Amino acid sequence: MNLEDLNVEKKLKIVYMGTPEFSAVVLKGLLEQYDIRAIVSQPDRPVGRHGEILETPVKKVGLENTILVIQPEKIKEQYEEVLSLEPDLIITCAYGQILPKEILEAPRLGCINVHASLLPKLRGGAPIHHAIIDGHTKTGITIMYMTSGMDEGDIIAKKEIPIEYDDTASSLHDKLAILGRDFLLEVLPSIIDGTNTRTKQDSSESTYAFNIKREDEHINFSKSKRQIYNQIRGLNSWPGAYCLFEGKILKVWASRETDNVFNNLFNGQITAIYEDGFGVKVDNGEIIFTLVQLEGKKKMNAHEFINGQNKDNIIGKILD
RNA sequence: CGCGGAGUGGAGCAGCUUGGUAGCUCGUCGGGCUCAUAACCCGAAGGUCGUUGGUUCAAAUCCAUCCUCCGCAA
Repeated sequence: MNLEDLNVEKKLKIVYMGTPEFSAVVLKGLLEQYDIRAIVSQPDRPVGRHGEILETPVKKVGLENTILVIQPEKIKEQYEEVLSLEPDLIITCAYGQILPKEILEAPRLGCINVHASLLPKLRGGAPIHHAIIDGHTKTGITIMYMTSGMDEGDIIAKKEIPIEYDDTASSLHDKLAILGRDFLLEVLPSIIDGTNTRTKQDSSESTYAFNIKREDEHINFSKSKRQIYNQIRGLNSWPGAYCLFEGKILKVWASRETDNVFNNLFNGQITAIYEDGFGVKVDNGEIIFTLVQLEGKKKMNAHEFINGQNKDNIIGKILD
């Protein structure tokens, strides 16, 4: 046996579990400094109009680095293969399934999770979207031990960043992915040598950020302009906020607030046409839609959208 | 073969049902008006109407085919 084999023997056995792009960014960073024994990701699923089966972003990274990728349909029942790897540490990040007790208790160093919020705030699957939709001005990354509850485990470390006024879910996603990647690498050594801290979550302070439902995407014009502005940017670039225009779905991808007041109009009524779009009356004023997409059409500047409409009766039309 | 919408001058659309010299809102270029303007007025350029084939005296328009884009559902 040569020296190299000895080193391999001594190396930590890490299993990484994750699925979407966010998780792939974190994984890539991890791979620069650590060996990953295996990757667990959600099964490939049909995506898009033609039902093409797409590999998950995390799986792609795994294959590019010739790492074993496991994709159990239900990890709750199919955990034997993971256990057989005898992991010392399991790192999860946006995996998408609840881990069974058998896995949680297996690794010597435990199961840790990289979560995109400042726990106990925004537990759940869509913390980035909800941070913006709920009007938060800061968010961050929490690295924590996992338990059977959703994002309820003890906190190892947190790092916060501000949410800018013009951040979108997409821009914040990218910032947090990088932060998550770097912060994990920063904290990981203490977890491996056991010098990390461990703080219980104050569950009385907890809030939840469940996955976005269809109704969360529908704009309610009786809300304030700031709430609607936040909803629109919080759902950009996926899945998008929408309202109804002549019974058709009109997605709204970008907007801006104004100081105009229209007390004589109904909420949802189109107020005026502007250089960059058209205004809509909302509860406490006006918001201008600047980038929209009618169903069946591509995204377009709101002004271009107006160009294709009959301008004589566009003002005063009511959106729902 | 999951459901549906759409491809028309640089952009967004109308026209297609009831075939017959391509229109609207913008943009661009030139000119005018104005202290000024994302305002207004006058004028101009720019399209083989997604592909291929068919029907017809005649096709953006009817039929078939293929390509591309998009909403929903999963």
